[in-house]
Amino acid sequence: MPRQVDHVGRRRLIAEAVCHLADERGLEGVTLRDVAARAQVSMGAVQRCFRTKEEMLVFALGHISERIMERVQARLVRSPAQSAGTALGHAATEISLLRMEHRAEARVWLAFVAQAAVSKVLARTLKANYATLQEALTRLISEAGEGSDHTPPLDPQREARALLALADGLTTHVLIGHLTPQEAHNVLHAHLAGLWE
Amino acid sequence: MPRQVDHVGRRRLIAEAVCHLADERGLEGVTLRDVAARAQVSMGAVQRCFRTKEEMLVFALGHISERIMERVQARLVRSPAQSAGTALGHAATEISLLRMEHRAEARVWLAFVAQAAVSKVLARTLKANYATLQEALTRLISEAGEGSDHTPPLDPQREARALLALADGLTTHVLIGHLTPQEAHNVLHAHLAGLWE
DNA sequence: TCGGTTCCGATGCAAGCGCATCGGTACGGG
DNA sequence: CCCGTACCGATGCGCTTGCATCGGAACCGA
Repeated sequence: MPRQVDHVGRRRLIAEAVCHLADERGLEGVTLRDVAARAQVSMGAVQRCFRTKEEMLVFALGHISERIMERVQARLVRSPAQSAGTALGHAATEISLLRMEHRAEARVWLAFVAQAAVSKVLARTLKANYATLQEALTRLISEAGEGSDHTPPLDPQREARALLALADGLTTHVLIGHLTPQEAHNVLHAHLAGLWE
Repeated sequence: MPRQVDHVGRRRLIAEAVCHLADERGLEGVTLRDVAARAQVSMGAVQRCFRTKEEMLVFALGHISERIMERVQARLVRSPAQSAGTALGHAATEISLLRMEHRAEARVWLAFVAQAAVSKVLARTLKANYATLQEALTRLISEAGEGSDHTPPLDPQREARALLALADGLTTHVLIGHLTPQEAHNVLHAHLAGLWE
């Protein structure tokens, strides 16, 4: 068994390159040659890892979805001591990718979302991710609702959908410069505060 | 002064073609040749109307922005008899482009938003539109707040930002199939109902 | 040492892109 | 009537794209 390379690692490396390029020039500025150059591998290597460009993009989308999801998860387990309401705030903040250091991820995410509107296979991946996030938010809202003294007739699933859509919308508006990150943060937390009265 | 053609009309015609193509295949599937074919004019005519492809895209974005804005405006003046709160609901519904017949506009809008994240000139056009919409929503929220018996400590501008972001996020989620239009509609109106307690 | 297997990087290819060019066409003033 | 001008459609060019190909390098077991 001769030379073996770390295919999984290489795929991740290439996915990172795709994200960097999509951040800089948009998804349509991503070409096989540029990806290869950015990842410091040859074009042949890229084509060996992914049979087609679309396969590469789908993998890249899965890659960054995974990263974002992991960060949300990590944020949740890092702050278990406080209330479910606080945890919800942290999760929402992470999801909206408001921190400057995640601006790149946000841009890539937006590029993929736009592409998903016309690409069935990308849409499937995205839908799965949104479903997972919505489920997690629904659970958090339910828990926070139980802990609260106030018991308003909240529909946790509906509130989760609203929160997810709000977070996405705010991210978008920050990206195109309509809102500052600070303004978006304020809007988000005012909304959360409104949930418990 | 020989033969004169209606340049403005032709530009609009081409813009419509751009929108149709962007709806079907995404913004990066829009090529000069296809636009010309769809608009039933020659490529030369397209190039005469717009010096460059980017100029054409910017004009197309302005065109659909105008249409959406007009529809919101029309919806507002069509229902003056009811309360400001109702008007707000109508405006928000229009903005989120939830009706199936406006799905195409929504997709085009999303494509432009994604592109604007990396294109400065597109971003400027978009920002101007969002600013106008936000202003209108702020005014409506203020009026509705005055008319209400309840006077909660609402920040009209912040609520307008939230509403705009929520509408955009919902539109996006409907487009990629995460939510049905009905679900999005429910979320939107639940949010609006929550504003007046 | 060496044979065999696995991989990869350079190159080729057809198609499609945006853009520039130009001869023909149709119109309107004199 | 007819000429000059404003317009347009077809065509060409240079370039880039995604994808296919293949000779040789790299590596491990014997």
